[in-house]
Amino acid sequence: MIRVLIADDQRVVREGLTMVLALMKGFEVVGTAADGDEAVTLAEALRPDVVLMDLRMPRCDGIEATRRLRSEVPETKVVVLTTYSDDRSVLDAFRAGARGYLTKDASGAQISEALRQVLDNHAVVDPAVQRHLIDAIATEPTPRSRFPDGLTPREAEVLSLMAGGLSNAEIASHLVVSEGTVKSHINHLFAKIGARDRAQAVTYAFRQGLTEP
Amino acid sequence: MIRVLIADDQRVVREGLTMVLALMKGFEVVGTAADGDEAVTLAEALRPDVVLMDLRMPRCDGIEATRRLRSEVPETKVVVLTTYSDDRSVLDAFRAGARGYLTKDASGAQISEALRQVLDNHAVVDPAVQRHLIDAIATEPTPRSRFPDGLTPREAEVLSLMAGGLSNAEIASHLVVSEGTVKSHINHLFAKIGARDRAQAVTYAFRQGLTEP
DNA sequence: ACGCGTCTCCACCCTCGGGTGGAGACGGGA
DNA sequence: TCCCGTCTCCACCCGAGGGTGGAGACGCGT
Repeated sequence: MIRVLIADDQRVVREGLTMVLALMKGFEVVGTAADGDEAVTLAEALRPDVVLMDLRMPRCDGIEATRRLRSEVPETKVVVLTTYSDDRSVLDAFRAGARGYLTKDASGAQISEALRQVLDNHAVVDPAVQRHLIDAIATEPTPRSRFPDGLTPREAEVLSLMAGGLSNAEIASHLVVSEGTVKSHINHLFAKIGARDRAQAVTYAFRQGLTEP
Repeated sequence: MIRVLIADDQRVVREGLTMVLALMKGFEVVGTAADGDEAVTLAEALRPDVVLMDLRMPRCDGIEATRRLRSEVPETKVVVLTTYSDDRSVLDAFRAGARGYLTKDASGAQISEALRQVLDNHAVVDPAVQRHLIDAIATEPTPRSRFPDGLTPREAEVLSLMAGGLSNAEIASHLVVSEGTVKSHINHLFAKIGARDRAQAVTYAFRQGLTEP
């Protein structure tokens, strides 16, 4: 028996889904929530196998609720079931920890099949949103590589410390060299990367992926 | 007639795929390539509708080839067909611009169906790799949201210009206010975000996602 | 042996950035 | 009505940061 929690702000949807799942063998709707907060609270109490989560909800949206569920009730899986399927939503949902993404065009059979798949540790993406997902991935910035331009390892090191918010004096003591040396490295690397001051250098460091957010 | 280019370093795979597609109605294999370089060169000459791309190839791997195809021959779509389905490969492939990802367990029917789907502007993900894709998305760092702490819109604006590498004077003229005002905003926002100097502030801006890499 | 690049250090200069402590104007909420 | 937050501006101070022009030591490749 698969224990399901339904989170959706519209009553008709909650009741409709409850009906649909009642018809399917092997499902039990253990609770319904009308907003994200309630979804999290109920999930903590009821420990369902899976939460069918709408995205657009008052108080705390589905993305946020999913994120919180990930940390509060990690055993419970989340399947998003929503009307919207724009690029951002899809990506955000999976980033937040959802394991499935369905639209409200899905049939009862598709939903129940998706739930089974997810509990079987698969991921489920509605074919209709597949494309959005791939688009979103393709257009997102690719994390950068190695260290670029003519930067020497030492200079890159100084740069990354600088991006960490250290002053010249702090960098110096961190590297156990004089502050003069640090300034020297800094002037060299400024020239190489075309920076005028540390702010620009830090920006460069992030864009090049030398520093992890 | 769908015109296909096959890129794989193993001869048996190239010939096997050619056979399989020959059996399917509506496909024509217009060429085969044994490495990424050749794939790009042939695609430029033959302008196929789609490239079936292996990932592991000598000289220039499938990811790199896909990336180059995106910019050189944008009309040609890329479908990855490979043995490996680890998290990174999948994500990298889509980032590079692939529209489909199949494993070599796929049947001829599945492959041909996938090609049709992709040419119909859908994205195709082999169910077996679906999970890797979602995992990879979930474990990647999430770009941050709105603007946080007690930052006023104006302060956030100043911060983001600062992160863009502008000096106080430049920020001032950009916002059409005096430099003193900019300093004032800056001092306020430093206090709010706990920064000591602009380097730390820029770092903060990136980590909070106020500035796009 | 020689040259090259990197890392280290020094001294000097001066600007820009950061800190302090104000103050006036506007708008919205209590 | 008054208060509070935001945005604007000012004056003054000072030190860290950025720019210049060196120089010596080490390691590496030719």
